[in-house]
Amino acid sequence: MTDIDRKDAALGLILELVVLLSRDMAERFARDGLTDSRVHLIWELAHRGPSTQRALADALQVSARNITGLVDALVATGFVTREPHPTDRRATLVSFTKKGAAVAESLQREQKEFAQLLFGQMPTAQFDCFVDAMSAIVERIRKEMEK
Amino acid sequence: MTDIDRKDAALGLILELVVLLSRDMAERFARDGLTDSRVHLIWELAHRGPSTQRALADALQVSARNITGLVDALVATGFVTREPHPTDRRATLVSFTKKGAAVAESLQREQKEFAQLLFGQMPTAQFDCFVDAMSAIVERIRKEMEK
DNA sequence: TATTGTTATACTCTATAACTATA
DNA sequence: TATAGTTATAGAGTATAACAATA
Repeated sequence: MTDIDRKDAALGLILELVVLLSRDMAERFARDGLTDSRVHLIWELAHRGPSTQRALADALQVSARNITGLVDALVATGFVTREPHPTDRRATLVSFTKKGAAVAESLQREQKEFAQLLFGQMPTAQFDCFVDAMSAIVERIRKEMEK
Repeated sequence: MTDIDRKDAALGLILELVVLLSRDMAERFARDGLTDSRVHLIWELAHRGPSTQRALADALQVSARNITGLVDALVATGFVTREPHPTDRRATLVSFTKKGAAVAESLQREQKEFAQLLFGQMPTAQFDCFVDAMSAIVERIRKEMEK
């Protein structure tokens, strides 16, 4: 096996991980009646607190129209509410309902549990090395995308 | 920073990588007028050779209907053709056009280049450790999903 | 004038169900 | 009877463009 093949295989592992993780998360989200995109919005909302749709569109890097649709769906299914913005009458503030806040919390808790599942039994040295390598990779992709 | 937080952060790195890679690949594919799903089909076709739609549906784990749509689109844009199956008159064989074969080849070549970009300057010890850790993680997710 | 969010329209991916042709 | 693929229908995510209300 050449050096190039070994690196190609390593990238293959990463791509496989992407596929597996995406599937696993989608299944998990479906249990709450949620999709990837809606969870992404919920995640952002949990980290930013009540936000205008404009802020969410910028954070998720999607169109304003798209946010309208996602918020419509999340309002209809009881995860968030639209409230008038206190000072800007053009804008709306998206906030969690009780149900939405509870789901956001359990998503965060389950992410920690999942991290424990993945890394809990990994030797410290391997974990440290993995984190360093991963950081380097993320860094390199970031630079590549700036071009 | 607690141990749990460090593991959570490491999972965060993985999830960030998923987002970055997905975006980077989508941009790359758009240059050829392709989408993720269509590239996925092309990739499978490159590895299996001319295939029935049924075989592609099983490989991609999507519905037969979905394959009809993807093949329609790839035929319309000149990447693949539908040929009659030599022995089963119900089935069609999907094969590359010249354009499709060329794109498949350049995708494979570029994947190797990308692997080189990610790992080319990484010290051998770190690369080896990364591959081991990654294998362990993929293995663990696989087991988790079987439940 | 610029910005926020909506309506109008359209494309892609995805699914299930009913159906045709063939095995 | 079972299988390969299509038509019919539907829902989700995404985008651009035109528009209303407000800043």
